[in-house]
Amino acid sequence: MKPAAKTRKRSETPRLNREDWLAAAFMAVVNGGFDKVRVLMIADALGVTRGSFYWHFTDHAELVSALLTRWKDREIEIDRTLKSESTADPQADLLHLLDAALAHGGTDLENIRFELALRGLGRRDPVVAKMLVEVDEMRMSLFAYKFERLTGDSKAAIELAALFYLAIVGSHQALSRPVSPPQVKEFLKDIIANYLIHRQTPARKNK
Amino acid sequence: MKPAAKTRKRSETPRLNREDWLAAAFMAVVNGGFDKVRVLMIADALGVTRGSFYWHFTDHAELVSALLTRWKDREIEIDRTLKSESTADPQADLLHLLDAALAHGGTDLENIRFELALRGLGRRDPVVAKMLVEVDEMRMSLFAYKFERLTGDSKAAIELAALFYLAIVGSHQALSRPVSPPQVKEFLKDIIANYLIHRQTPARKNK
DNA sequence: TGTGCTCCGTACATCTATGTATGGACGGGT
DNA sequence: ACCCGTCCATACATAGATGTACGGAGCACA
Repeated sequence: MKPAAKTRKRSETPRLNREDWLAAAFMAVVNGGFDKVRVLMIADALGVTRGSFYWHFTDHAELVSALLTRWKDREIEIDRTLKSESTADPQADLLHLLDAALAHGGTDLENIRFELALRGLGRRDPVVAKMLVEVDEMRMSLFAYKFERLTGDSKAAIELAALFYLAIVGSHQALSRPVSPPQVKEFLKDIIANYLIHRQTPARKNK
Repeated sequence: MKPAAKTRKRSETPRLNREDWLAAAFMAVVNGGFDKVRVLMIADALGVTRGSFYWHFTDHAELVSALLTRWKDREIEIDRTLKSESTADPQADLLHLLDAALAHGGTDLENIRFELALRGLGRRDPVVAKMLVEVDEMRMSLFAYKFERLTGDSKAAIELAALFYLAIVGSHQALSRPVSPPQVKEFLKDIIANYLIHRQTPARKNK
């Protein structure tokens, strides 16, 4: 029935890592959510039995827990490098941040699906919910900083950052229609150009 | 351990309906997602055994299927009544729509959680995904209509409708922080007042 | 060659879930 | 009083998932 992960001989691939298991569990979350993170299926996908799992992990709970910290560490790292990338032009800065936040394609789609599954888990696990709040605040503060550089208004910057960030999260959710990811980026840019920039330089051009 | 649904005598409550089972399954989705829709747990929550379930339903799949059509029928009905509620003032009309879309409290929180779980299911079930696309397009066209009445620009109306609708979906996702639901409504109204209305009546008041 | 460590397979116990078969409780109508 | 339709309980078979115990293959290294 299923391709069964290509029955391979033991000598072809080296023994598995803890990271191998984490990567496979990550894909399980991407495809089926955290409820589909089952040791049996992941072991089958890896081409081994569960004996391997209980060597690298004590428990099923530890696998999930390791998956969570792995995600948060990466998000913190992404935020750190995003902060370091800054130019003199506030508008180009904001557009660059949008590019990074909406860069669909490659492994990003997997990350988006993982994060959505994570939010699903956060709705019934307070620990996960807390982690998500921290990451959301981290990202939104970055957006707010960029918007404040653009508009100069602190209160408006916070509102716009929230609006845009929530729209991005929503676009992940409504993936991939009614608005496909490239479209989202385009009209967010349009809105910045049409509404925010014009307001920044009030009534210079009427039409 | 768990309250176990208050062991009651048979005479206290009448026999169960199909709708009773659907309502209980709905709550199971709200709390744990579609993966937690298990006949055993719902039967326990209802205070009966699974014998009742297999009388009203043939299958576990039929329960989920009935839950889906139940949801879509309600959404179509909501959209219909929302379309009928229209006033002469375009701005008041839009704000009223925002109120309806963001009316958190009461049973709305359950509906939001159900819909989020549904989107999670839609990520691995094409049939559900198609249903979600249809409802999303239905809602967004309503938003776009209201925005077009307000701004007069068709292209801008579609963009703004997408932005706002996606922000609303995102706010459900990021529930309930970093921005709590009442805050979302407030700053969406603020943005309408500050950016859209001002643009509609250009440069009449500068400060 | 042999010894020890790393990694994995196998077998067993346990739990939970679905689906089916069957019988029984209950109430309404005649 | 009887029957019958509705609704539910019980018991059984089956499947899949988690842990645990134990053993063994394979490799590095002396």
